[in-house]
Amino acid sequence: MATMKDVALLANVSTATVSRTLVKPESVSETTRLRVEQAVIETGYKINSQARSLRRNETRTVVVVVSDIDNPFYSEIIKGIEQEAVANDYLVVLGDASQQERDRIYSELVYTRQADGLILLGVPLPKPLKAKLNSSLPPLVMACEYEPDRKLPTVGIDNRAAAKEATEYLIKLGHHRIGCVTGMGDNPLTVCRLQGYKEALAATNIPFDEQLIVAEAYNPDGGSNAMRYFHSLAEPPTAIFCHADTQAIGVLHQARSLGISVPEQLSVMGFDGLPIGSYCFPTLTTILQPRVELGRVTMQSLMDSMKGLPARDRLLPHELIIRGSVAMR
Amino acid sequence: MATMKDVALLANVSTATVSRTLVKPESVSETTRLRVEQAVIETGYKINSQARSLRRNETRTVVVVVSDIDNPFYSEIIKGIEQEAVANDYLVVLGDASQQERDRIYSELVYTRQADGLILLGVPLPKPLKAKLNSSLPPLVMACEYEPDRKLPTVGIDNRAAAKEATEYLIKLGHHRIGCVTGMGDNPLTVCRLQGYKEALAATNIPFDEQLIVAEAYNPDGGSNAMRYFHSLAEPPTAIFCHADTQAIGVLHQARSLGISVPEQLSVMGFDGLPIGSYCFPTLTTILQPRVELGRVTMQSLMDSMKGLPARDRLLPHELIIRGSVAMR
DNA sequence: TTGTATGCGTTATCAA
DNA sequence: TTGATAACGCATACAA
Repeated sequence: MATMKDVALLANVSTATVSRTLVKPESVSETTRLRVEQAVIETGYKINSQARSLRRNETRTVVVVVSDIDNPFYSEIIKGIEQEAVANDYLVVLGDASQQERDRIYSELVYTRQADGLILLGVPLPKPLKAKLNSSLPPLVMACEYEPDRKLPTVGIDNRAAAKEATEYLIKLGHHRIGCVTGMGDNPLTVCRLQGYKEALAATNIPFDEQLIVAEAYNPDGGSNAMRYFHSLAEPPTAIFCHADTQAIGVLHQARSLGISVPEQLSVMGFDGLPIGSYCFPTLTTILQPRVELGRVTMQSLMDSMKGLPARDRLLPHELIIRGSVAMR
Repeated sequence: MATMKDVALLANVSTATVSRTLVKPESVSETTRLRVEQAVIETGYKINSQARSLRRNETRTVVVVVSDIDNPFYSEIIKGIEQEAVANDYLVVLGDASQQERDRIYSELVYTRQADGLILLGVPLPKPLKAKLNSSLPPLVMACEYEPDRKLPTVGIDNRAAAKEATEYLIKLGHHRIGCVTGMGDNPLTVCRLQGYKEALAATNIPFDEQLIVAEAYNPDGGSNAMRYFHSLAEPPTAIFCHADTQAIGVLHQARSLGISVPEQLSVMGFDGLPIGSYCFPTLTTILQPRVELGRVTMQSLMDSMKGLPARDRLLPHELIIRGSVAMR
């Protein structure tokens, strides 16, 4: 494998000149540049990124820690991140945090100098970083999830407003008993979206009923569970608002199994706007999150942060997508 | 940021001893080890991976180039790769090749010393590597795709046998006119699976009809297109075998739009065994590929290759999953 | 415009 | 068992 030394030898210049030619071509003379460029081709020289990074003290790599790579919601976000990263000469290391300890492993890469910054995708702040909250955190952006404790730079949509809009739409169509399937645990998304749901109810004087709220995982099984629960109620809801399309898919499936027809007997509203929603039966009414754009903006935000600029929150627009799973009561 | 020097100073030893303590603790005396370990904690020292890699001339990083990260088929494979990688102290860089030039960019990482090996996931051999086919390729494994030209180490299922099995199942249920939705272009998977399809027909003396073969992208739109095409035929098929579940989803959707009920009027068979298949309407009969295991084995194979061991092909078992989208003719 | 020399942080060799 | 030293490949300060 050729090094700069080989190139320098062939071009009859010093390695310093080779380096300059590659980094700042306008700082060397025309003839030297051509000679070096020729030598680079002839030797098949490729730069050793390790050495360059060590010297420059930067890696031009960012880590994306995603809560579950298998969740289709994230794949397009990752695509957006990747697009923006490559366009700016960054590399993306992808960490799946669905396994124990992975968030820790991946967030440490910043400290072992394998990455310059960190993106958390639906992942709470990992423990080792939590300890440093007060002192100095590495460049870091959270996407699609708000850290409840402290204020960390975040990119996402206005979840409260979006949930309110979704609920309002159901109310407008005559629904008063609206089931709500949230995420699990102390997920900040749950809090925001639940608040929007409550606000919509309150604005129309519909009493809030704790029985109509159920926490489930963001996947079809979670939706199935929720549907079974709602069905067991003395007075089941006439509409269900899921905090994720993946849950809505499970609701649709389970409703079918129970012989409940959607949207005739039950309206189902999703959240996220996954492509698969257009292929569900019935097609899924939902809130669209601009996922690719979310990814791009997240990466931009991180690059700002890595440049030392103050990272600010970014709120992107959402959109109510009306399809076939919601109907008049 | 603390370096070995800081640790050495605090522990009153040389940096060489610090290095030894970290790499080969049994090679230093008990007391030194304890002193060094203490100093590591006190300084908050983290190793600089760049420097280590430069010195050791290895990165412990592998690149996974995936044809489209948005295709759910790959996400579990990636998960398997990641599991095996982390378990063996490797890092995974993920490259999405759905954009122009990306396969080139990512495969070059091996040459710029940012990765030790390469996994191609549904991606043909990138150009820069094709040029070196005869000479020395870097450690490389292809997953779920066979390189037609040359023999490269590959991990996957027996696509021919699996397709044959799927087709035989349809034939057994009385179907004679079986549509086949393949992948696009000169995809090697298309060739293998089409061959299995043909073999099954031939074994039962069903004549092969070119009209019943249609090439489409591995996504729902591809399936929709195919369904429309089959519907336009003078004598449409009574069953459709899709080379991907994602296509089958589009077929199901389009059939619904056309008022064709599945499986009563039309049987639909998928391929891959994606989780979503259990939530389709009707639930999808399909061929299960052991995706996580495929990922693990692929990574194992690559690690063999990086150790200099001869990489051998690996064939993993598939399974026919009978659900609700296929019925007797 | 170019070359010399030095250092980035680590590890391997060699000698003590 | 330990330390001094050199080297991995590159980029920069400084001198020429």
